[in-house]
Amino acid sequence: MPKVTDEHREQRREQILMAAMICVAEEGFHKTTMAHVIAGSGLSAGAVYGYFSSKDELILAIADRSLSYLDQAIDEVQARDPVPSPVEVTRLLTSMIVERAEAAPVDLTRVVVSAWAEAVRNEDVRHAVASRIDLLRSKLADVIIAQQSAGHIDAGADPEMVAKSLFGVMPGFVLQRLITRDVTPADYAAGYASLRRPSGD
Amino acid sequence: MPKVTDEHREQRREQILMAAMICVAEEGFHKTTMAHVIAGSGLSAGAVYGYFSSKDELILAIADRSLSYLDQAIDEVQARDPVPSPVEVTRLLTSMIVERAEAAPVDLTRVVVSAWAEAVRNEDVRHAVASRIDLLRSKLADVIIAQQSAGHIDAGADPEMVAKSLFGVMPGFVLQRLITRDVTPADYAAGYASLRRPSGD
Amino acid sequence: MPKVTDEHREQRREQILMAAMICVAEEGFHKTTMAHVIAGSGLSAGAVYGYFSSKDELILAIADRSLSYLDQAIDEVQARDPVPSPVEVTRLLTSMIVERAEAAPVDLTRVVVSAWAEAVRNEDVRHAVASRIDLLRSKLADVIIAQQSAGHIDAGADPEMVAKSLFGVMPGFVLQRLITRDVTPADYAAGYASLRRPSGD
Amino acid sequence: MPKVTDEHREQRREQILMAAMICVAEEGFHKTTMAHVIAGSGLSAGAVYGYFSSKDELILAIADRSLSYLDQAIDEVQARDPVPSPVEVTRLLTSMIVERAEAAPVDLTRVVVSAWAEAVRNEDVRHAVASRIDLLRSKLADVIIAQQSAGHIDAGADPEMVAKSLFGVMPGFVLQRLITRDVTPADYAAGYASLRRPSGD
DNA sequence: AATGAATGAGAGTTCATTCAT
DNA sequence: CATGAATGAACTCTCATTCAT
Repeated sequence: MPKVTDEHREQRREQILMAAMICVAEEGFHKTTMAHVIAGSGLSAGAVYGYFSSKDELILAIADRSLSYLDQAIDEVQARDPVPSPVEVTRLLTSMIVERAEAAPVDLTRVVVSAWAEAVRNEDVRHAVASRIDLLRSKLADVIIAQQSAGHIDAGADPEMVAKSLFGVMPGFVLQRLITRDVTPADYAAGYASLRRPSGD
Repeated sequence: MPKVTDEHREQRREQILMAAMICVAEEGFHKTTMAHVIAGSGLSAGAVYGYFSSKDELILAIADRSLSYLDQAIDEVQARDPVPSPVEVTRLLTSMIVERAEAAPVDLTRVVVSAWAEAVRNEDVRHAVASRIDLLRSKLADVIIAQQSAGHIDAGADPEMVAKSLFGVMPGFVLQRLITRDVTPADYAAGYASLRRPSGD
Repeated sequence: MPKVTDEHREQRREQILMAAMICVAEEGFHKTTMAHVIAGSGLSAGAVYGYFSSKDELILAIADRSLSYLDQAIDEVQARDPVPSPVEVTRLLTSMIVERAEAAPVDLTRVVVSAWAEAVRNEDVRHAVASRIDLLRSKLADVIIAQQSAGHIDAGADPEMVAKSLFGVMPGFVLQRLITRDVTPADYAAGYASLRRPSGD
Repeated sequence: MPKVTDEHREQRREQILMAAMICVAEEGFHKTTMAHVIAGSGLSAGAVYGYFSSKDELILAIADRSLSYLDQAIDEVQARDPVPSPVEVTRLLTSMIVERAEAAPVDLTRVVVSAWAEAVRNEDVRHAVASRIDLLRSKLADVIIAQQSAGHIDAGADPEMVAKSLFGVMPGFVLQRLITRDVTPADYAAGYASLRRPSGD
């Protein structure tokens, strides 16, 4: 099977990545064995290693991919007109997380939690995850600038700083959804909305 | 049942747990080997297995312990008089997380992230972590009730619901502190403060 | 059977053999992978297997070739007139070994040592190497006969037997040159010259 | 089985080393698998790795050991009184090599050839082998000094240099014994003896 | 004919756990 | 009762070879 098209190669890579993500969603990075990924991908050991030269490289690709899924969600929020309020953004993002998680063959939020844990002990993964988070937060910062123009947010606030806090809402939601299993996007956003005194702070 | 022996046993258990947490903070649960824990504890393999009958049991104990450290932080917040505003609570909790993490021989936030990941794939750990989160949130709910009395928060809001959102602030902070390494308690709380429009929502 | 194609085939075979010898000089037979040989030859896997149907066949060819290089050296000694003395032969052979080793793109003496080791465990290689050694020794025997005529060597000695000893000088030189790296042709020959008592034995 | 005596440990190490040498004598270093060594030693994989932390470490120990066997042979030659002539030394050393090879459960000369080949590509092994050769040659140099006193060798010759040549006799013998299989100690020594013209050089 | 992606058995090594001492 | 040497299944990864294209 020589001289395979780039498209075909990309498809194969995707096939392996998907098989691996299914494993990781179930067992985490370190309880996922290459044998499971290989069996799940329907390829041979050698073939898999032709696309990912080590388990660490595969882990890196999965970590990166698991976070990139949020991109589209944020893009959608950014596209909304008029710009939604912060509470509305919280509700939108958490809803999209739930929708995607339940629609996909893999619950990507489970993979994301593995990626966080791996980022703590593996510098390569940390860099990859940090870059993704940076990107997400900069998109959020754009939304925040729009919100400032719309008068939703104090115009004097630093958008980058606010973006960190806004981004920080998601991990807590993901975690409680997976672990205590008692949060819904609507309630979670409502809770944030209530976190202010009736008038001012 | 000599009293001294029981104390001694407890001390030994603690010794092992500490050695294990140091390992887990560095390498996560699954890259931590029993051999490392054994070496770190200064005991023999057999002795360690006398206190924790399997690695899974040790993991469970560590997961539980890593979350219990937040208890004291919340207790302290609860004890404050007058009751702090939500933004102030956010600042207090994140500051305490940083302080403890930097003072301790182990950065417990690193262990906590491992515990989250493990909770996703291991039902026993999930239950343990869920119970801990429940407890923390109920303490937070008490604070919220006090805040409602003090007029900081809409009196009509469900304290349990608000507690979920308030608790949810911490994972995002912990993660960004460990991964992007660009958040401070003051800025993070300020970001939350800005997340409301100048007047109402 | 087009002539050009045959030449072309021979050229290709040589190309592969050379690439393989470079690998073997560096890593020995069993750490040399077919993938390295294939990459070094600039051909495809399929093409290489068209010329050598297995790694074992390639090893056999390399072992044979590595020893055949000494042929020319001995031919040159044989051509000398008047016939050189035994000590002189030792010096000539060792000098030629060094010269060739340093001139060639591959240090063939490194390959030869691999061939010896392989001959010990692989009957096919042993036969090939034994045949080559036989040939070399018979050429040396011719030189010895000439030396007997010239009065350099006891006329009553069996030339075949003396040839074995004379041939036996070379492995020790090659090995010390590669391993202790502290022998020179001149010193080595001088050492042999000294190995006889001032008068008789 | 805790707190095992050092003697016991040494015995176990020897047990593994012997099993490994048997494998290496048959298959060389790189066709010898750890699984074979493990099976041959009668221990488990883990136990073997408790004594040799990698295959490379085992190879190093075998290479060293295979050469150390010659020590005793040279010691015996050194002990002879009166000091034997160079030709006699050649005969003695080669005889001892044959005797030991045929008496032992492993033909160590087969292992030695593997060690030479490995020394060419592996710096650690090269150093170990070079050190052993150095030691053997310095013992030989002592014998040569005695031979000079006894008038067997030119008193003006450098003993170190002559020792290199004398040492160099052995590899050629070992190789021809294993590969062409047509050399005997007596004939080989006689061949050397003949390598001089009837009177002087 | 030539290619090189794919195969898969088998390599070296690790590590949670046990149990003879 | 404590010890730590021993176990062995399971892990990640390699590589000689094939064969669909």
